[in-house]
Amino acid sequence: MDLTIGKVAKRSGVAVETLRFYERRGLIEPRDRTDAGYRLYREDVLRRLRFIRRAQALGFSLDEIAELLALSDNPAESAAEVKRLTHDKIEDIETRIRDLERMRDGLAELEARCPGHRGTTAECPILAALDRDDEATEAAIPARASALRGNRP
Amino acid sequence: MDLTIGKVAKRSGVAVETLRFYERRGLIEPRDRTDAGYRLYREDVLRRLRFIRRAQALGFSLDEIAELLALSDNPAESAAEVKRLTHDKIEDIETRIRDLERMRDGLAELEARCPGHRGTTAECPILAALDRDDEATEAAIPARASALRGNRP
DNA sequence: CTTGACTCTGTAGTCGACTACAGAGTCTAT
DNA sequence: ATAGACTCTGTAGTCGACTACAGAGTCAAG
Repeated sequence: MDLTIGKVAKRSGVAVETLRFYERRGLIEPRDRTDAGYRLYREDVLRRLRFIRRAQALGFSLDEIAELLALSDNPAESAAEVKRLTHDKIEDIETRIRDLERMRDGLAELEARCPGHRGTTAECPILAALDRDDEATEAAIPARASALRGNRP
Repeated sequence: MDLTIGKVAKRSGVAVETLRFYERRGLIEPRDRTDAGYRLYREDVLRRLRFIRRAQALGFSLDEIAELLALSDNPAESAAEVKRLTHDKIEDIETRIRDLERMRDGLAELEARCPGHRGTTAECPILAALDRDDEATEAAIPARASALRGNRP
């Protein structure tokens, strides 16, 4: 009835090493161990892993997911807390989107200035813009893109 | 006339350790060394560091910046190569934007379903969506957000 | 009864862009 | 002459989310 770690890996698509890693991070735990020390999981863990996968796809970090799981495991906790986490994450993501948009606009601006395929880098307006000292080109480059940390490799 | 590493750090806003790190990465190099082994830089290096800072703000990695600098240092190189790098980077950034937008939309959807501050997590629709097994909620969650690597901590 | 697949712990490596020492030598101002 | 600031090399640590061993023990099939 119970699943060994390999079975869980196969059925969840999460690697064995990753499952042990999640355990160290406090995200999952085996129901029990065999005499030999083998981990035994309830089928239940598959739902939990799906929860983790989904939350990751929504941009939550493992620490944040641990928090969500703790709230979920404890049904007496406040739902407002979950909403707050969700809302913070939305703002976080929107900041990152804005930073990336500024980057893209800066690059698109430079690309538009570039005449095309012929010629050497000596007359390349893109390199010139990165190098030059005037203010018109400076304006095309975003000041400092902060909060760009992506949480998935 | 030449600058020691500390002066370069002060005038560029780039930390001393980071300058040595950039040297190991092949981005900058001192013009010479003193008898004691102290690095000596031309003022020139400040422009190069500004180039690096700007390219970073546009989302280029240090490896990519090294490439841009190599092209820039060698004016006989093809300008098309620079345009290609720029174009690739734009596409890269747009992929990341789209991934983040999908995340944001998924989260916003969940947030909208949440009634508000009262209640416990037992009846929290956000947690339920992460946990549940039906397809309507599944649809609200982006499949797999790839290419989310941000290159700045 | 042995082969091969599986599991265990514990530690270390990966990626990117730094940051932080330790321990030694050097330079400047008083 | 000495304090304090500066610099050198080399190595290791940080963050997040894994991934990859090494070396030992366990289990199921033929």
